[in-house]
Amino acid sequence: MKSSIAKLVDQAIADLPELADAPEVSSTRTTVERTRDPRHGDFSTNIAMRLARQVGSKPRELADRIIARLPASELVDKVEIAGPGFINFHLSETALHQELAAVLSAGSAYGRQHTRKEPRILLEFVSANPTGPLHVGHGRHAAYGATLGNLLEAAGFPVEREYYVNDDGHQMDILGASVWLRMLEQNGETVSFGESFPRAGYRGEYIRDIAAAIDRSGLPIVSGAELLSRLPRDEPEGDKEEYISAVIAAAVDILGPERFDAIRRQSLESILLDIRDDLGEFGVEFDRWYSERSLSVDSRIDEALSLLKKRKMLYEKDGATWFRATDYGDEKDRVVVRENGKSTYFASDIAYHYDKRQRGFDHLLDILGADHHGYVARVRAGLEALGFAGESLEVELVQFVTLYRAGEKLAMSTRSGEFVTLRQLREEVGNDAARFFYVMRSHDQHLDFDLELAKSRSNDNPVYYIQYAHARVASVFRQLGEKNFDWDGESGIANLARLQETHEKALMSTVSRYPEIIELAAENRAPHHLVHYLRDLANDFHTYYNAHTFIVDDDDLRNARLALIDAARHVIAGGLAILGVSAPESM
RNA sequence: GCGCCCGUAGCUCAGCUGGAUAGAGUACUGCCCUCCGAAGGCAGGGGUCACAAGUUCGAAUCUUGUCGGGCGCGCCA
Repeated sequence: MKSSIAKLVDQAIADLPELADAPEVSSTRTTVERTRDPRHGDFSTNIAMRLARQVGSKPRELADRIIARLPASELVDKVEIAGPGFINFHLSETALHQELAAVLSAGSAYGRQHTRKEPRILLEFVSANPTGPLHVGHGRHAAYGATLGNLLEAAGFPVEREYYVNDDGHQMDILGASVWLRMLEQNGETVSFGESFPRAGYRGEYIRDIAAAIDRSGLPIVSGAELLSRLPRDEPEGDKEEYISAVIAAAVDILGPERFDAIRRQSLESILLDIRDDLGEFGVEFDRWYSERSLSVDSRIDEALSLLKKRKMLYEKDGATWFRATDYGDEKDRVVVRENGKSTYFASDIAYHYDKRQRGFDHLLDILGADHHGYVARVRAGLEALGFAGESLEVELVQFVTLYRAGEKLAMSTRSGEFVTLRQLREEVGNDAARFFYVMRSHDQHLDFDLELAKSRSNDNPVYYIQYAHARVASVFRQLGEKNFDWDGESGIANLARLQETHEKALMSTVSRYPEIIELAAENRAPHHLVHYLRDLANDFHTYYNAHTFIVDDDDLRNARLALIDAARHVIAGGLAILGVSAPESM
């Protein structure tokens, strides 16, 4: 509806002779907005104030001339000038009734825009290292990314979701070594590492589970004593990296490269499977799981680097190969090939993003943790150096999550492996509340996640408030049958003019805002707008519910009222579906 | 030191692509179930939009500075 009004204004402006020569007009889009105060009508534009100076006339006078040129429309009842020069539009009943009819015919697909061909968006999110289970921070990424994907799709963008699996590099060796140590332990070998386990190793309980499940046939027996003899006596205080490297070297030496690799691979598969299940249960699906290892196996890193070299973007220094990131605005140049001949994680990332563009995606949308912000400039530099526009990479940074229980902050320590996992969180508060709470706040805002509130089945909980509205509508329709009343949708639409109560008009108006919310939330990558909107919608519904009875003897009035709440139900269901939250028929 | 994010009601936060009297939840106070689900509704009090200057018809919103909080500045991933 907003676009219809904007179109009217555009036509009126295009007709103004005094604006024909004003050069800046083309860059000044009409701004049609919903009003905050109902007395100002339904929509408002400040265009007259914005153009007044260029044209050299007073805002209110210009507004007058714009209004005179507005094409006639059945959507608009009244247009007036207000305040310093706002043009306010009052929607006609016809406009709202048409919109409501559109809701009922589209059902919960209402508000979805027609899918366009481009830009093709590649949405990458979570991409947590496959070295352990997902924790509550990853949960926010998952919920935000999945919801954003749904929103972009609803807004008509072709979007694919991808999880980048960091299945290469040193951390996989650490994973393999950690599992192997637990295997020895389970074989009854006492291996004392001073602090009981290498500090740089993965010490979570899940490592024991993985170790227990690994096929041991054919593995050489090694005593704890023999292993220790190959390692530095104690783990040095400040050098945990060196120590874990020694453990890895010993493991490869004792087991042989193939067998060590087998352990590593089985561990990776086990963790990936767990992550996949976890996300699947959380309603978070990916179109593709993209392996970092495949980048080197398929020579994509070499390809990207040689292209950079051809473009004279690389140079040698201190035995390493550097990328001229500073040429593209980064703080310093970055190493892509280390002195030891191995390429860096950054080199993989250049190759990965290059590959994304080569696969035909126009817009690369990465969801990253706030601690990765320093990384954005260099990846963008890499893309630019390879000949792509820097703007084709968009990064949304998600801030951290802090868990609270009964007002107490919960400590999360990855070091000890005693973090709260996403799975634990989901089991405690349920998927609906988790999905909802994760996207309830703006993603660039720190999130205080209150476990008690999310869990509470009371009126404190905003999830239930919205779901309750949906269940209530469903309940009304159930009652209808029990009371032997008919429900005729056609008649309902035909009789919408019977709805003259304030609460009815407010609900109609709020329902009609839904497509605008979808667009706004998608454009700003801000699912929380949808959350707030659904809360408003539920509020309007509950208010209406309390003020009037829907199941009345008057057939026309009853059908009209039922049509209205049916429309509200569709929008709530559609909105909740985008959030990944269920819309129950009863609670 | 440099860079990014943030500072709005007691608490948790919207509003930030400049607009009309700064909003919501929660907490607090009072009211509403012989009536489709009270997991609901209605009403009330509560603000130096961190601070200061600037830009302009107009600033919570844009710019600069100050103060306060979070994060990042590896030949780690």
